[in-house]
Amino acid sequence: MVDLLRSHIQKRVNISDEEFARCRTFFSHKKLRKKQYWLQEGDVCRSIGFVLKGCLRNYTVDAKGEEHIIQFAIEDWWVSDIYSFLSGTPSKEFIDALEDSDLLVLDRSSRDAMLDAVPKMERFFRLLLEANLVATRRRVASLISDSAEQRYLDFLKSYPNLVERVPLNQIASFLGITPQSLSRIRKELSEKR
Amino acid sequence: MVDLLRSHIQKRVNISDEEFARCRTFFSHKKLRKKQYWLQEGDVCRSIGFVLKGCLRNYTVDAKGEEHIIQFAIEDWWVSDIYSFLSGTPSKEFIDALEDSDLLVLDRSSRDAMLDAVPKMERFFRLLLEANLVATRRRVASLISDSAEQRYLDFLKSYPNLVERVPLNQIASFLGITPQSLSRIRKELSEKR
DNA sequence: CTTTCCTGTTACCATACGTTAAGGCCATTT
DNA sequence: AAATGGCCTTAACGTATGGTAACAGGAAAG
Repeated sequence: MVDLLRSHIQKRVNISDEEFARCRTFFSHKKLRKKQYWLQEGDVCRSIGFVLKGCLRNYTVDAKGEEHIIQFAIEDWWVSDIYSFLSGTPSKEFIDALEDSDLLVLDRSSRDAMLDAVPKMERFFRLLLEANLVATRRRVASLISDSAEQRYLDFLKSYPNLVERVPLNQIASFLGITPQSLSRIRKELSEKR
Repeated sequence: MVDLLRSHIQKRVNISDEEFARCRTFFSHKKLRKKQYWLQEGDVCRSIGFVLKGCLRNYTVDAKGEEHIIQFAIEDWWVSDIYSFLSGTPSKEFIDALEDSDLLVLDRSSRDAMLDAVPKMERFFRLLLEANLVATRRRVASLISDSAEQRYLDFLKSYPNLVERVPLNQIASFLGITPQSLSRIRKELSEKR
C-alpha cells in the first residue's frame, strides 16, 4: 500500500530507500468510512491527505444549501483545502468520503519538518503543484469556454475511471450544472449517436 | 524597476543581496508594445515573464473565433502558458499586451540553472505556485457556484485596479460571458442600487 | 418482507445568458 | 474636418440551463 506513495514520489524526483524511509515517518494513517467527514466548514484544514484507497470529494455548500464539488480525489491523488491548510484560517469547504477510504496524512508541521529533513521533497512538492495548477487552469478554461455538454464529454475522456465510481449527480455538481441538466444532456447524446 | 522583483521574492523567502544578484543574472528584459504578441498558438512557451510594468492577457481562441481570457497579468504578477512551458509542447494559448509593457523574462534552462545556483528559489517557486493554485481553485469554485452577476461583483472586489485599466469586453471574456451580457448586468445593478 | 433512502429520469415552465443587429460616443488616423 | 475603428449600450428574440415536481428502480435499513 505504501508502495503507492513511493512510486508516486518517484514519478517526479529520484529518491533513495533511505530518503523515502525518512519521509515515511512523517505520515500517519487515516481510515474513513463512506460518508464520513474529513473536513467541515469552519474547521482549519491541518493536513493534506494522499489517497491510498477509495474516493473523496472536496466541496462547498452555498446559501441555498447546494453542494458544489471542487475536486474529486481517488488513489494516487492528494486532497485538502489548500487555502486553509496554508493560511491556517477556517475552511469554507467540506471534505468527505464517497467510498470507504484509506489516507496517508501529513500535517503542516510534519510537512515542514519533512522538507527540512529531506530537501529533495521541496522539489517534489513544487512539481506536484505545477501539475495541479496546470490541471486547474484547464478546468477554468473549460468552464469559461465550453458548453455543459462539451464539459461532460471532456470529463468522460479525462476521468473514465471516475465515471464508473461516482454517482451522476456528483459529476453534475463537479461540472457546475444540475443533475437534471446532466440527465437531459445524456439523453440527447444517446439520441444523436 | 528591478526592485519590484526583489521585493516580490522577499515577500516569500528571505534572500541576501548576494543571492538576489545571482538570481538577477538569469533574467532578461523584454519590452512589448500594446497589442504585441508574446506567445501565439502553436508556439512553445519557452519562458515565464514577471511583469514590471503594463498589462498582459493570456487567452484561448475557440472554433468560432471567440477569445476566452484565462488570466490577466499586471505589475508584480507572472505570465506564461505554464503547461507548454513545463511540457515543451506547442501552446494552445495566446499571450499579448493590453498596454505597453515591460517584462523580466526567465527561460526554462535559466530557471533550472537558477534553482541550482540559488536553492532557496526552489522554495520561492513552491510558495508562488501554492498561491497561484489557491487563486485558481477559487476561480473554479466561483465558476461552478455563482451567477455571472455574482462573479462580476467578486471581480470588482478582488481586482479593483484591473477594472479601471481593462476594457469591459475583456472582463466579460474573463468572466465567461459576452460583453452584451455584462452590459445588461451592469445596467440591472445600477437600477437596483 | 416491507419500508425508506438514494439515484436517475422525465416533463413543464421560468430565467439567465447568447445571438444578432443597430446606434452612439470617443479617440485616432487621414 | 471627415473618416475609421474600438468600445459600450440597447433591444428583440433564441436557446441552454435552472427550478419544481413527480415517478421508478434498486440498494440499504428496519
